[in-house]
Order: sequence, then structure tokens, then C-alpha cells
Amino acid sequence: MTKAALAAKAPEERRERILRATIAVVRERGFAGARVTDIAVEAGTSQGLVLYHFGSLAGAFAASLTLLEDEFYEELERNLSEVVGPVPRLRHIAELGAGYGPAVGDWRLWLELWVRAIRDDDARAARESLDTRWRGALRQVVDEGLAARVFATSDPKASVLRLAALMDGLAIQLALADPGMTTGKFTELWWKSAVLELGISPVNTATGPQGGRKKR
Amino acid sequence: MTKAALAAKAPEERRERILRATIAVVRERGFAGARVTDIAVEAGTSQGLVLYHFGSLAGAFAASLTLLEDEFYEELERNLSEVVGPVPRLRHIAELGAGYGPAVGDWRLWLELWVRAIRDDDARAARESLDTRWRGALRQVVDEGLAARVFATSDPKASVLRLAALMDGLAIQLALADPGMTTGKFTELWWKSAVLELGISPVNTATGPQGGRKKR
DNA sequence: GCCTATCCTGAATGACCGTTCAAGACCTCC
DNA sequence: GGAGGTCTTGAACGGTCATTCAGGATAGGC
Repeated sequence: MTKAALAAKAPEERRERILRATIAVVRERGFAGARVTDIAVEAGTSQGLVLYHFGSLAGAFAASLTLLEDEFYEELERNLSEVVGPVPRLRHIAELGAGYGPAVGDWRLWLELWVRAIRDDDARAARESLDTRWRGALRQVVDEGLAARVFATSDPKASVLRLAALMDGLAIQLALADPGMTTGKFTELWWKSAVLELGISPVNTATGPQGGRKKR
Repeated sequence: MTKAALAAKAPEERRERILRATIAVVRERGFAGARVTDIAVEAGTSQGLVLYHFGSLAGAFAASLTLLEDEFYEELERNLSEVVGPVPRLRHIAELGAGYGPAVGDWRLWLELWVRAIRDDDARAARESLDTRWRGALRQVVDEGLAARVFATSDPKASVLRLAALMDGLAIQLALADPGMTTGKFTELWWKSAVLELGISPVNTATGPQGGRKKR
């Protein structure tokens, strides 16, 4: 049965490989430039199989969005759990945005998603869900900070909205490699706004003392 | 000669009409969805003429970007001159972003430009120029305010960067009609940030007294 | 060990669309 | 008033894909 079980999983694995390939290709060429053939090659299968599983190219796009959502959620949670205490956590978020990984590529993917969301309902739903979740996470950190009295804001919801929007706006410049924008500047610009927005006192600004990053 | 002069202008007028049509079509369908035929129909001419003037569809896109830049500059200047004094001017900017016109459509065009800028050099150059100019205008207002001692910031450049980025970020939500985002909220969220960022005292917050909008 | 449903392939199909082109209109300048 | 350039047209061309399809492989149930 072990062999059977493994074998039974094969089609499912193929399917997922195609979804990952779809995301990779979109990241590379954008929705507008992604071809069925590109996806098939990237996934190491045939065009036919892409269509067999998802019915159409648009279907593959749509399906890949839900994978994207799932992974985003997962990674977000993993990332935030790495760090304790509202201030370090917020600082961590500032650094996450700049990303230690292939952040520029990721932000480009985000831009692609925004534009697709203008005209495609699946994309619209996905980006809305992603954004809501993301703002929710930020909100949670803010609430923690308020409860601990290290943050102060009269309108947490508005503060979160602004901080989230600021990150998107800075991300555009990062994604487009605007001259003068670097990951370091990204982090510092956002962090400074967060400090201002949430009335974090300079005493609390240092990340060292009350918690801090675990590593990396 | 009057008739001759008018006639001589005709080709040039056609050309410009095509460029405007190009922008209109891109606004409507995005770069990815804009066809030569769409542009021709929108401009009331033939496909052939579009290619005759601009060599290729990409050429028409590129040329339309410079028209876009020109008009953006012009409108920006016109808009800012409508109002005097740093605080009212800043407030005016907050309202401009939300736009009393077809702002949502315009922001969508902006999104399109951002994504195209990822892979197309003309678009990259255009958006960079647009953005630089825009930040320059904001900077000028900030400097005015600093000189008049109604604004206070330790790092005007960073403040401008943040306020510009925040506007872009909020614009995404406006463009995508994120539930809960309206033009009114857009203005207020941004304005509140500007007040915080530039240390505008509540006394100066009211737009009425020392200058204010002219009308509309 | 066959049978059937699922999975998979890649060649064939056909639509779409950018670009080319041959022809004609129109203007200007001589 | 006509020669020669610039404009303008729309039909024809050719390339690029998404999608279809006919046929195989594979595997689990009988």
C-alpha cells in the first residue's frame, strides 16, 4: 500500500508543481507574458497537462492564486511568531517588507496581482483577502502594543491602514528599483513612520531589551 | 494661407488624436489588452495610420507616455497654482490625490504604468520622471512650509518620500475599490499623516484663514 | 492478468492580431 | 496645374498562441 499511496499522490504532486511553475512564470514575465508553454516547461510537463488540470490558462492563474494565498498566510504566521513583544515585532515587520529573500521579485508579483485585480475577479478576491489578512496581522501587533502601553494612537484602524499603505507605496519604488531606494531605506523609512504614527517613545525604539529577534 | 496652415496641421492633429486614443484604451483595457484596432477605432482612423506614425504598437505606447508626462506636468502646475500658502496647498494635494475627476481611472492607469515599468524601459523612464516631478512639487510645498515655520521636520527629503509613497499605497486601494476605501477616506488618511509627519499644529490645520482654496 | 477510469502527451487546429504593403488621396511648391 | 512628397487606408500575410483531440500510458479494482 505504501507504493500505492505514493503513486496515488503523483497526479496531485504534478498539479501542485504546475501551480508553483505558474507563479514562477508570472513572477518572471508577468500575467501578460506568461504562456502555457512556459508553465509546462517550468513544471517539466506538457502543455496538455496544464489544460487538463485547470481547463485554461486563466484557470491555472486562478488556481495558483489560492496557493499563493495559502503560502502567504503560512509564511506570515511563521515570520511573526519568530519574535515576541510588540516593538520588536513591529520592527520585524519593517524588515520583512524589505525582505531578506527575493523581495523585489515578490513585490513585482504583488504589482502584477494589483493590475490583474483591476479586471479579473479571482485576482481581485485574492488580493483583497491577502490584504485583509496582512492588515489583520498588523492590527494585532498594534493592539498588543496598545495593551502594553508602548504604542499610542487614537485610531488604530486608521493607523494600520496608513502603515500598510505606506509599505505598499514604498514597495513600488523597491520593485521598480527607483534610484535611491534600497531595502535599507525601505526599512528605515517605514520604521520611522511607524514610530511617529504609534507614538513609540525613543526609549522603546531600540530592539534589544524587551524581546528582540531570535536570529537572522 | 489660413486654409493651408489649418490643413498642414491636420496630420499633426491626427497624430495627437491617436496618442490620446492610446491612453484612453490603455486606461480602459490596460497595456496588455490594448489592440491596434482598439486605438484606431477610438481615434477614428485606420490601423495603418497608427503604425505609420509610430512604427509599432509599442511605439505608440512609448509616444503616448510622453504626452502623458506633458499633461501631468501641466495639470500639476495648474493645480498647485490654484492655491496659496503651504498648509492650504498641502491640503489641496491631499484632495487632488483623491481627485475630483476620474481619479480612480487615473490611478488605474498609474498601476498599469508601474507594471509596464518592470519590463519596458520607456515606461520605466516615464514613471521615474513623473514620480520625480511629483515628489519635487511636494518638496517645494514642504520647503515653503518649513520656511514659514508652519511645518517642522528633521528630514524633509524622507518626509516627502514617505508622503508620496503613502499616497501611492492608498491609491492602490482606491484604484481597486477596496471595501472601505473612498475618496473621502483617502484624503483624510493622507492628510492626517501629513499633519503628523510635518508637525502641523492644530491651529494651522484649518484651511480657511491664511489663504485657502480659490474655489471648486 | 484484464478493464476502466484517470492521467498524460504533443501534434493539429484555428483564432487573433501586429505588421506589411500596394494603392490612392491630399498638399505643397514650383 | 502637375510632380513629388506626405498621409491614409484596409486588405492580405504570417506568426504566435490557447485550446482541442486522438491516442497512449498507468494503476487500482475485479
